[in-house]
Amino acid sequence: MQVALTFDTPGVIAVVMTGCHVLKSTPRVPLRLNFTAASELRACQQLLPRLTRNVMSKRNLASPSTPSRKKSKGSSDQHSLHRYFDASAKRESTASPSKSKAKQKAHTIPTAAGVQLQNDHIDITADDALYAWKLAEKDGLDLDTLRKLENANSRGAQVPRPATVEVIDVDLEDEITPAAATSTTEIAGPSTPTLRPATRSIPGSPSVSPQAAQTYSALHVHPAHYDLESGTWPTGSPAPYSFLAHTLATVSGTRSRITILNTLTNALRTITMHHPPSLLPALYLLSNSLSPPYSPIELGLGPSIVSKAIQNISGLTSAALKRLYTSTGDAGDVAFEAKSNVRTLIPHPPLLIIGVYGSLLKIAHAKGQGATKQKQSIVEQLLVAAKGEEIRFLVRTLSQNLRVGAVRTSILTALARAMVLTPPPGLSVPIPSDSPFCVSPEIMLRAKATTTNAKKKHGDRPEDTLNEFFDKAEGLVKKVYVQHPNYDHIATALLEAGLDGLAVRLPLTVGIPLLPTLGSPTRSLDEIYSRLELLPFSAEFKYDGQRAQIHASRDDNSQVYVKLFSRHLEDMTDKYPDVVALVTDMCKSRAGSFIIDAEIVAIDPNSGSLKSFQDLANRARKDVKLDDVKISVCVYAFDIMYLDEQILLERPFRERRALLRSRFPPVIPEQKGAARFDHVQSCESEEGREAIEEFWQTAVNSSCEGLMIKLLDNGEVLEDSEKGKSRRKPLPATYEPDKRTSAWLKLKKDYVTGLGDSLDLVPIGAWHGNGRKAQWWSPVLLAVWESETGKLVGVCKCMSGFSDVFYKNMKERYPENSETCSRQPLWSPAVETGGLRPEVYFKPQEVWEIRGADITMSPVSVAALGLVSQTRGLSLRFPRFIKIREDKGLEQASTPEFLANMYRIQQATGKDRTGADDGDLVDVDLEDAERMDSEASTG
DNA sequence: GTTGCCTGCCC
DNA sequence: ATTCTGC
DNA sequence: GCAGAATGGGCAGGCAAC
Repeated sequence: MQVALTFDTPGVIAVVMTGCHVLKSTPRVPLRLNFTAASELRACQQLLPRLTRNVMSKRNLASPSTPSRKKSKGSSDQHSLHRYFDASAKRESTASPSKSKAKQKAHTIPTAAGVQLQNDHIDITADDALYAWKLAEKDGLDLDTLRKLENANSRGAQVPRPATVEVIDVDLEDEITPAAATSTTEIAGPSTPTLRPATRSIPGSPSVSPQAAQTYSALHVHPAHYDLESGTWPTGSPAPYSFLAHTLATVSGTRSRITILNTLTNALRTITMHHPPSLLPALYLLSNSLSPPYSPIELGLGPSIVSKAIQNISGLTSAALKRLYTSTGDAGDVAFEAKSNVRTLIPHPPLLIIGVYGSLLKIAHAKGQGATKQKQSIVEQLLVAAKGEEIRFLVRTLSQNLRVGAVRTSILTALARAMVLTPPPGLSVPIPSDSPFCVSPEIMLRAKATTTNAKKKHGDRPEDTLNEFFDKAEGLVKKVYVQHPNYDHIATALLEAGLDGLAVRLPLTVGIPLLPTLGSPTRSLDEIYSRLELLPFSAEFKYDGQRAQIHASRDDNSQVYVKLFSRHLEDMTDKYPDVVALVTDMCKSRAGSFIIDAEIVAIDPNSGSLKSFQDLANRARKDVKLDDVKISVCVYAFDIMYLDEQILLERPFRERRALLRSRFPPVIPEQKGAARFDHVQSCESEEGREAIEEFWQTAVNSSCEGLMIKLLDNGEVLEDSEKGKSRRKPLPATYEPDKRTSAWLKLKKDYVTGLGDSLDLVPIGAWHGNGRKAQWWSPVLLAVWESETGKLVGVCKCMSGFSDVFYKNMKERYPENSETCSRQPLWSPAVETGGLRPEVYFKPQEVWEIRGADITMSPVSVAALGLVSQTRGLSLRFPRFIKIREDKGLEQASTPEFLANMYRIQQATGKDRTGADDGDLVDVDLEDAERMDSEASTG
């Protein structure tokens, strides 16, 4: 049990027994207390006054009376907890006094509540477990691996039982059945958990050092100097989560790539060495994911629940937490600070990497009524169990924002290096004698010697030898991952067969998406010609739709199997039954299998003309039946990566495209509204620059985003080296998964000066930034100027395009609580913000040039309300700051009419979507827009 | 049964 | 998606 | 030039609150 002492309201000391899991905000929910000995309770109660004094003298977090603020509506700062603390502050302040009295009373009679344990306990029944397995199976997870994990989990978790208090341990839940839950009321025998801090308290004694935790050896050292044996945990035991927290803390403490990679490498080596089954969950936790991207497992939990959980386990008021949040800009830091006020009487058994991962899975699998409560409950149990640094990273993980300076690439690099240095114990396939990844002891010794000496001799750099091994391994692991992005399969393969067995085991596979090639942004045709010089290229329409990777294969029974993946590899097969039907038909006329890259675009079912991205976004996503499809689409194919057992990634684009064109002719099904198949419209550089420029104009006028320029053949381009010399550098025209290569250049109309929608807007408010922008205003709320009334009306938020220097200056021009920046609007007659409610208001005094790609009909903005729609305002897609318009005053800022007109022009252009030049600019008047509105809502 | 908060995922 | 920053 | 972080508008879907 843990006891938190907090100052809930001035003059009142609330006592929260967090270890017993008091659900502070929901008094109706029974307290989860389960005292096994009355003396234990008495001991605790006797301690309370003393602990109260300790905390009071140490730190005063008493909050002033909570001002009741309006709950923000519709403003969704994705990674921000501000609004939720705000929202809770309101709820708290409006809560009836009797309620809070009842709350405190309840805390003092835990025995009564203890009886109700069963009501609030999350039952993990055998059926649930079975269901989870079925889900996992359906999701394509590797069941064996998961099962192994679960077993390892149970085995490890049994060791660190609390001595005298029954705690529902998140690590144990997997094995808790209703029967088990009731039987554990017996007092377990004393045990010596493997990771019990040295300062472990005798049960009931006044330990007030909850942060005492295992100390691990430094991880940031060069791997050659890292000692795998000391300062860890016993070999064979599951890796503790505190080790991962230590790793993350080390990584987040530096910006040096070298240090980050050293740290991750050493951490993964340690885990591999001491407990291989912990490797996979460690990889998932490091990468802040739960499953392969194409599996539908999601946490389904965000800042809202996390903030409530932090409140509950810390007992701090939302106002106090909000202050913490404003100063740190990180939910994890808030939780860390908040929990530093929680006094732990009896240490909780250590969290394990496997256990934490398991809890996350459990959160993800909570579905249906009561799911939110279940999720929150699991979160709170995790937070209660977390010690020291653990809570910081636990909360960041739960907020889906780990932010330690290492994501996928670093993790893969580190994994590769770890496998070079520390091949997994117990490989079922021995390392071949000629393994290219086997580092000899001599090389290790030399690497060690070289990295010790600061001075390196030129010409004789033996550490390069080790680096060569690293390079080879990194290349392999990254290549395998981008073609087969599944940590589960990778970890399993590595643990069984090492680096040597990886590539064979995990080939490019139909049914498993590969990471797509990406385009580099360019600002003009000039830039494109200077980057590609005279190399032949193809210019393709860049349609405003959704990227789709289409997988199809046919088995021996002529059963066709089709999968569609999004740009981020989500499985969206269910969203496009019409495309599945189309592809199935295409398959029937041919044998074999293929993977095609394409853009799905909404079209008019009659004319086939292109429709907007927003039209496409209106499609349903889940369990869509063929008959339910209301928005017709065309699949515009532009690449092929796999055809009839042939991997085409290494072939030049010209060749791939020829295959695509010859083997997959366009399809327009008889049935109206059925999905169509076509090739992207394109133009060759051989046709000359004038033709390309004309093609570009056509693309822009056809409501495409612009052009994709693709190198046709492998070539070489000039590269500026540092010394002013130029070298020839190869530029391959191969399919490069996950690369933003120069061989694919995107030219969007909104990149080109003068073509994008540029507005002159007034900054009228802002929010506190997060993370590295915690000390600045970000994002900023921007407004149009309503000239007749003098009102300012919010259009959109903006956070992109500001340099750090600009942020600093902005903060100086708008210091918090000043004449230019206040919690209250600083303008008369009024600022209207609609659903965009900033944390602070600026004094309107500047005009900024803001660029965007499109004007959108907005559900939250009230700018230009009534001009094109009675119910919706206008906003801006992809807004970014260009510069301050020093030459403009407020009166010269863009008006709602200007914005509305821009929207009308855009819509008119949209009616000419085939590229045919009928130039019939239709003025979208009010009635027109309203009709479209109602059609959209009823249709 | 309806509304609205919250999340995930498209761009 | 867009953009900026440190390595 | 890469890798990472901090965030934009806006949709559907799922759940909770009314």
